[in-house]
Amino acid sequence: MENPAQKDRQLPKKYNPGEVEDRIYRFWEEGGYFHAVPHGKSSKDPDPDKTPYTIVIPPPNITGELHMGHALDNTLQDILIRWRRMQGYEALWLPGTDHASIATEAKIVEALAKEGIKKEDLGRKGFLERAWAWKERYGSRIISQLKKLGSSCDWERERFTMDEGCSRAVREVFVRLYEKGLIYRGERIINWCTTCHTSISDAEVEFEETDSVFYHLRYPLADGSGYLELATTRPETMLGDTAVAVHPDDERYAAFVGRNVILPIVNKEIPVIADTYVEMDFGTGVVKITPAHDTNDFEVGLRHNLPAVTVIDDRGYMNELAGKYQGMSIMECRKAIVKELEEQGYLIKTEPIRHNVGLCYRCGTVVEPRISLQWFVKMKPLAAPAIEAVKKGETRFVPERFEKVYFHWLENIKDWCISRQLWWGHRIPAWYCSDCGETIVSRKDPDKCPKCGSAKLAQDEDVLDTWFSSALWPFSTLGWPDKTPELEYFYPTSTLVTGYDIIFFWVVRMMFSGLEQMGQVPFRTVFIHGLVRDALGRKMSKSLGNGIDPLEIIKEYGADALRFTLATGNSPGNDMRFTYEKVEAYRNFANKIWNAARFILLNIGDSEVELSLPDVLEIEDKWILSRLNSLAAEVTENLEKFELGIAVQKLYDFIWDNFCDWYIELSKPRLQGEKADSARRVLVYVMTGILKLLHPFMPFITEEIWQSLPHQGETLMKSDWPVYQESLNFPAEEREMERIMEAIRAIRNRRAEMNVPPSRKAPVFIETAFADTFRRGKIFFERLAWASSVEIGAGFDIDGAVSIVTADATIKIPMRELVDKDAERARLNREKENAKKQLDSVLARLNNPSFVEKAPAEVVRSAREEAERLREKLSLLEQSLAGLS
RNA sequence: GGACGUUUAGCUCAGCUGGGAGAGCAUCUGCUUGACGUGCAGAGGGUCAGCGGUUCAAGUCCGUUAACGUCCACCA
Repeated sequence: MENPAQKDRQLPKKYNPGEVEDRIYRFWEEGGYFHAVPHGKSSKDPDPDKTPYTIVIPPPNITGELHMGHALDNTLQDILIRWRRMQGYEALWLPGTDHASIATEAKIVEALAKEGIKKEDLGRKGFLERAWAWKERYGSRIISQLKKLGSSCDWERERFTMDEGCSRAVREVFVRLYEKGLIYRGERIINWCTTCHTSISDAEVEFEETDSVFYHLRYPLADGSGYLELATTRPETMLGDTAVAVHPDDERYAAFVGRNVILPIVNKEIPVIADTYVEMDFGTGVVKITPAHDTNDFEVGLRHNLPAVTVIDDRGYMNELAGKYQGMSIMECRKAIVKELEEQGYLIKTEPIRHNVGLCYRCGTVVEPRISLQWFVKMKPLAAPAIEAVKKGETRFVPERFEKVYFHWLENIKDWCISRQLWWGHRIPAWYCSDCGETIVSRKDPDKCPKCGSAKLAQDEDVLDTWFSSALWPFSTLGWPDKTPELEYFYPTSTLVTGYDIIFFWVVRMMFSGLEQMGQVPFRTVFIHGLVRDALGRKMSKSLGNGIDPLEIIKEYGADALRFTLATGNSPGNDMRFTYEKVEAYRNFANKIWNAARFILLNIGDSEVELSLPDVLEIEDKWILSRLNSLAAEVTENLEKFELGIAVQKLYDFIWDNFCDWYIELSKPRLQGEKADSARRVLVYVMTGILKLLHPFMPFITEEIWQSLPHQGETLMKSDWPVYQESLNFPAEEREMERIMEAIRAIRNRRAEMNVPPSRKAPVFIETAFADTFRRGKIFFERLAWASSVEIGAGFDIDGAVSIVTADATIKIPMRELVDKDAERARLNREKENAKKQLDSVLARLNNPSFVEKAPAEVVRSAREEAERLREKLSLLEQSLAGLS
């Protein structure tokens, strides 16, 4: 590949992400660097032992635009995949999109409505044509948006939940489960959305606390001996009541059980039954039972063999069994019925009540429980292995606490309603024979009934829940049901990255599907993240209009700044707030690195720079190399623990503080002298190390800089991840540099307190027990502590000097005109008091026998050292005070 | 009703397996130091929600209370 960066080694003063990002992304894509292949199959494989690292993308819906949730999710995935790729894994990030059955269909219906067309006008075939056109248009849009983020997906392997392969997998799974008796069709009470006009699963119902009215009704006893009082929030369903229930232990009503009451208005006799489902102390302790329109009542109905009378139709209107109320909407009917009950004296009273109402998670319509003929997956047998696998640690959650949520859901799971009365989706592969009534479920479309031979077959009209196909994603995308090399090599996948909000929808379903079909968990680790909220902590939503468009942020601040923002300042599983201040801070950080690179390039000029380290290293070289070495270890360690935020923080601190504020400054005087060459080599070496460690987080700017610097190889994204090397560990030099840096900081501090401008340079006299160290660091004082000269010795007697005391040295700076002896004395005394207090506290610990006895030797030793340092400092302070008078 | 999370500097949040509190932003003071003012050098600011316990040692572990938040359940 052509090196895409500027050739002239001159970078502009400000980093301009807009100019860089698209170019770099194209370079990667054209280079084929995102592509991953199975290893170990062929003898010609140059790298047969390469270990796979696999992530399958949570496929974004083709309805959607990239939002902050996607940006977070995909940033985390890209960080992991880029890091593992650099570590030498065969890293596959498999991308794709989801057909999102119900959501997409709703969008298309909405678009059609604007043209004044109903989907029925188009017919199934015509509608599906529109849907595929939609998919072509919006499916590619979201993909291009993912690219803007820098996602290093293997686009050659892009999949779609309704493409041929995935559809084949869906059909195969359906047939297998059916043949095993794990998929069945039956009349059950299900959640019905009267707007989407389809069934939805339990997971798709959202509950919301709602203010409502509790109507107390009077149901007269059939024998005229009195009445029972009961309460309901849904009086219109009384038209479908087939019993009244009380608790079997409720003495108040024991005498009524087995007798009949007359259903008001309908004037029908219905029995009084006893069932433990009734709560004695809620309401009046009497419940009307409407098996056709309430989930619990349905269960009661089954236990007591009650008939179910459906009075509401699939559009939310009263049907013919509702008598004169037929044709009214639920709310209209409620009003009318309450009026009539009141007129006839059946309404005792009303009271306000706050209770939960189930809403459709797509459109927010109140969900109607409804009896209907649907397809279900029998969950108990599938849930058990999924629970077991996590208990055995075959899959683990990060953070671990989400395992509890996972277990709770699976342990209480009910059968999964998978049929949807929609057109966009995988059509259920079931046919019904209109002659003998046989149901045929098969891998191939049947042309005649296997039982009676009739050709009058009709395919089930429904499609599958969109999550049915998503559940197969980790293996359907790798070629299953065929035994492809990809499937063998990349499955089970390594890490699944997703938000806690779709654990139920997706994670559990992938788990049991993977275990059932593949016999192995679909992924080793589930890395859960939280939600991105707005600056006020509110969920970003369309209706609130508080959403922040990631693409706008990328345009203004750059993808790297956005990624850094999302990767930092938050711990796994927790929500985070998005603020412009944060992105701005990381935009500044990117610019900081950019300018560090500029500095290096400026100093390289035309000279050739060796990529290896020089043979002779200075103290500051060893210090920064040693720090970089530990940084590599720390970043790696935290990535392994999925503590991306901590890894980011360490990188940030090292780059800004150690490298830019110290090492680069320290290198400046050297770059003017004989040791310039070795300085350049160390600068390039450290910068390269930084770029590597930072690359997973900020891929664009790091690649751009890397290409500009002297380098080896084609692309940073394929370079080796830095590993800790014992040969680069220099603890002694680190300590020495610390002494020097402490002294420099102390001088700066004093000068700032006295408001001495940098332009006012002054000689510095250092008295220290570490003369060698300070001699090596002499030049740094001139540069970083504005010293006009540096002398290291003992017993300097300077009249009117400022004394600065560290644990290792006393520094004297003659600034007679600025020194007020009394103030100086007071300050030194303050410092003395301070040091004394600290010393006392350390001594208190050391004088405690149980501390010395029980604390680890390491801790005791460092306490002793601390005490020693403080004693030293105290004595130096004493001397300075004595010298003052 | 059950489970979980959060509570640390003015604001937003880190602080991993207990060893003596950090960052960014904001505030204040200096700075035309030849990479960067999207910058440099400094400063101020915290009884780590309350209470109790374990420990030589607690922001960190245990218990408890409170406030806020989330999920599950669904008492009609």
